[in-house]
Amino acid sequence: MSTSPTTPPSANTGETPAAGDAGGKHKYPVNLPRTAFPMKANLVQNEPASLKRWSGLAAGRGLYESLLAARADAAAFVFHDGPPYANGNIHMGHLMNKCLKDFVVRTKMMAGRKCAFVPGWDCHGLPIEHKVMTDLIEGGKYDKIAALPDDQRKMAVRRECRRYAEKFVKLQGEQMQRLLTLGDYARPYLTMDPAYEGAVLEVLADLVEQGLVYRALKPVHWSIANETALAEAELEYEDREDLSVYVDFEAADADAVYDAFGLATQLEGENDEDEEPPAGAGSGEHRPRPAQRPSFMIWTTTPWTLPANVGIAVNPKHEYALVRVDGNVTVIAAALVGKVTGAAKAEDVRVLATTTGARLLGLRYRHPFVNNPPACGLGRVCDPAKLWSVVAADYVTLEDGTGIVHTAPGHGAEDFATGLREHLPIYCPVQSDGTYDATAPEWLRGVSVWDANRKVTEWLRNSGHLFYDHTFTHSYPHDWRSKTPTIFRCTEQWFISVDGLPEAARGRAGAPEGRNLRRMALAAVDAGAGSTPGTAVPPEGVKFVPEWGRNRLRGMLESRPDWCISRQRAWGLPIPAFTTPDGATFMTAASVRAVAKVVREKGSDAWFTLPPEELLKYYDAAGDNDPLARLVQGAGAAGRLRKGNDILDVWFESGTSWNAVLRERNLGYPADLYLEGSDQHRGWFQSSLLPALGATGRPPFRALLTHGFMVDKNGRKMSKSLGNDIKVEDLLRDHGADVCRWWVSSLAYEHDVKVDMEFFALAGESYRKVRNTLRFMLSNLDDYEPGAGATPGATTLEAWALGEFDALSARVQAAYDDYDYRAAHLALYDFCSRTLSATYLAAVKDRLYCDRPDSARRRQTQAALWTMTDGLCRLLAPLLPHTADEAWRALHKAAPGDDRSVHLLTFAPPTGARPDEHWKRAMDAIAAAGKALEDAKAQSGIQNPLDAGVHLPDTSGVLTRFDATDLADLLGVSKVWIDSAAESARVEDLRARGWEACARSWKRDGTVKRRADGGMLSDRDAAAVGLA
RNA sequence: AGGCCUGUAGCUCAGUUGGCUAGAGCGCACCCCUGAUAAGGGUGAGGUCGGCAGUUCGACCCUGCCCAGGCCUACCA
Repeated sequence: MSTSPTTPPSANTGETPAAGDAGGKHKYPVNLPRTAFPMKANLVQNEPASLKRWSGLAAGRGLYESLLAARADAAAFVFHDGPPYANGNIHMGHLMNKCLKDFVVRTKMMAGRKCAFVPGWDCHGLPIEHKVMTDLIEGGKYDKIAALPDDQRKMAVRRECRRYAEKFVKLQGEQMQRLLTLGDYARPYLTMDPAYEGAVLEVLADLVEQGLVYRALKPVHWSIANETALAEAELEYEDREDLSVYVDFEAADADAVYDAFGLATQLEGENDEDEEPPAGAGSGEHRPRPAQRPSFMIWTTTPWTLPANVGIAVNPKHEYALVRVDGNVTVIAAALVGKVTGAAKAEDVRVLATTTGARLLGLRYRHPFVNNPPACGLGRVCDPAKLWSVVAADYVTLEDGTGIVHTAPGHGAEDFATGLREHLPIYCPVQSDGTYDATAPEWLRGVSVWDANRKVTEWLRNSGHLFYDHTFTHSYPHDWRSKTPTIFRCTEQWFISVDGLPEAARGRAGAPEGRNLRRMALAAVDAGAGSTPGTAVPPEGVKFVPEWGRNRLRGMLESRPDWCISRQRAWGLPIPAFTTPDGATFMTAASVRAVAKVVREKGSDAWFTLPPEELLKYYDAAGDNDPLARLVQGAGAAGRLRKGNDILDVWFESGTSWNAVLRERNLGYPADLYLEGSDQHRGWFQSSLLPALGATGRPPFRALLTHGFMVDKNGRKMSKSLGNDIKVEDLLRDHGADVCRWWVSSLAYEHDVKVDMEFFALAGESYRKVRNTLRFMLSNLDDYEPGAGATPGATTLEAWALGEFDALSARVQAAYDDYDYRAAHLALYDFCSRTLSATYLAAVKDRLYCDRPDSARRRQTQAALWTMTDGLCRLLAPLLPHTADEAWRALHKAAPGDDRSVHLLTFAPPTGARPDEHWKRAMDAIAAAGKALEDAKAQSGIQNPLDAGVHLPDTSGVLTRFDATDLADLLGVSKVWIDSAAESARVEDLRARGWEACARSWKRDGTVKRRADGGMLSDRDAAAVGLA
């Protein structure tokens, strides 16, 4: 910009106008601001240039590497990145998450700590495999692959998946760096890297060693057509017509049922009653009990699962009725009697008594066609007394059916949970091809479940158990590929025990008593809040930011079932289990470690490309004291093994990153902080906590920080389908990274965050305020050499400003320590806007412009400006990496090739200023006088404050300590008199006093007179231009 | 349906162990400056603190219910 007066210094001989008008405007030179730091940030163009400069600092190292080298001996702050899924562009959630993490990294670094940050990606898993499979099928390429042998087919899919993951790791990595986040992007962690995979398996080995890993049955979505388990994402819901049946299950002990309903012990027959009994338990007190055996009526839409029935569930809180329906006596939820009997067009319906579900618990019934108790199921112990009895389930509702739920744990998720809790058999007589096995009743063996629906129904009709049936249409899951309906079927899966091992496995000789992960986790969560009596407290508790995260994680831990860690897919890390020729499963801690070693060398592809003996080449059966080792002892034993088909749940892979990244790279353990969205209480926080407790006995993190989710301006969730999502690319293109970061730093991130395009425009406004403040300071330092200028005295404006700056610096650093970026943001903004722009800078403008350039007063101001600009850049650096560096480099006049950067520094120490203790009072007086000045402007003819002088009251008697000119400059008026007698501020029109305005400074300070050159100048200005 | 969380001026948020006329910034309105100028400064108007009920001498702050929204589970025999 132009900095020299444009008007030639011609002698203006005409009379000098009273006010500094156009005529005399540029007659006298003033020290105009001048800087190369532009008002317009142009972030979209300039940020990439900063990135480029940072990537090639001295010795060819990037900023991240340089910083880590510089902090090599500093105290570490161990921060650990939770891996996003390597799929798609980064979205608003990532934007906030990654910016917050970067604030942590940069604030710790600026505070002098060594804060390594290794960004990671979750690469395995179904979403990618699903997408790749869809593409292969749609591209017509899958048929060829499908024809390959199992291992080769999986390898073909895995190669595609890897390519896909690599593509998005690269894309997202670039986008994250475009957000100016700092980290080891040259060496990120990928869950599909061989070393990472090996480290994951080593944690699995530790858990096996602790006796926490077991194999058991679990119902999964099963495709009969493809004979494979399906994930939720592979299901399509379509309408399907099914049978709906109401079935009477005969009570085993009629009297027990009648007792539960409180019926009298006498039999029916003597005195019939026909009035309805009142509602409530024991309502049948005076009623005789019917002669026939009562039954429980259940409802199901999957009659084929009835062979696997092992219990019936009621809601203990609901009311149940004993009903006589056309001669039969049965139990139905009281609220559903009319609906059920009405649908069946029953003619004679009479409620005999009612009771609560709670009183039905434990009553036994006879299965309508199964006589032999089913086997309990792999890895479990069952309670024979519970089989075929009434159990409790709070998911039983009164919306459909009879209020009594047929429970087949082998064929449903809820039933499975109930079965586990009630120690019922997990029984599944259905084979992988959808036909019944030899354990089913003879008339069903070999029959397909779809045919069984009708067959079972007919059987029940013939045996008199069927109350009513009809067909109906409902939404039913179908296999996405074959478009055929799926079923729930039990399969063998791997679990991590949350409560120590199930009895059956615990008895295994040599296995230690399992750690109780739930108890340990709850203790860790509770430590630091209330303590749980009687539990083993871990070495350290966990800090939660915000505190309510503790409750949330606690709730999840209390209710979570054992963790099913196996999946039947191709794209993942295999669970290195083998099967012997007799069908026994072989996996020990030592064998897992041996396979891990191979995986470290060759990656998990080795599982699909190498034979068992190669995979176990580091395994020494003789040296393995696990009893299972005997399965592979003897020559050639390993060669006869078959490899398992399971891969690990991806949550186990990411949940062991504390080992695969922090310990593997010697970054420190446990981490000081994990920082993720609140959904990760269920996800990564928990999936990290449990394996770490199992393997190391301590939580992997000392503190958990959570942030909320992005919602639109109306508080609705953002989604592509709603069309209210905002694209990060758009933001970066329209606003640049620093504005986005400035916005993130302003958020109350612990709750849901509203996002709208216009918020970024507002953040941009606020950013510009800060930028312009920096620019104005820089522009007044153009002729300043650092170091010049005296230490300011206590009552100087500089002492005040520097004192305010020290307070700001302490406040911002404290806020950074508390992860309260919002507080830092507000303090920084307030300081730039109020303290600097509105107050200090406005006050010193006159001396900066009009004092002789090298005058002591001006240099003193410049020294303060320099200190504050430098310090402010450092405080802003974690939030605005580009802008802070740009300003700092402008301050230090760094040439384009100059490597210096604010990011290589630490926060500035206190300035050492000792402001006078009465500054507060002086500023209050100024504020009060400012109001008086406004009134005067409204009432008298004063418009321009420089036309005014102010008589300041000084009741406290301290204002005289201060310089009257400083006070006048703070007020923006030409003159201040301190009046110890006055009660309130009085404004005087200096024009009425006949005081002329200085042609150079426009002030009317009473010293203005015509000088030798004919101009009207004040004493100060005359001296400044050499006319003294 | 359950767990956790949120609901204070148009917007984003403060409101400490319940206690005087509920605060800030942005925006808005009006004014000033025109030597920070696609800048800068000043003044002011805006709120039945989601709703209802209760506890209390007194509630934005405590309790209950309801409404709206978010995350996570469970989504059904």
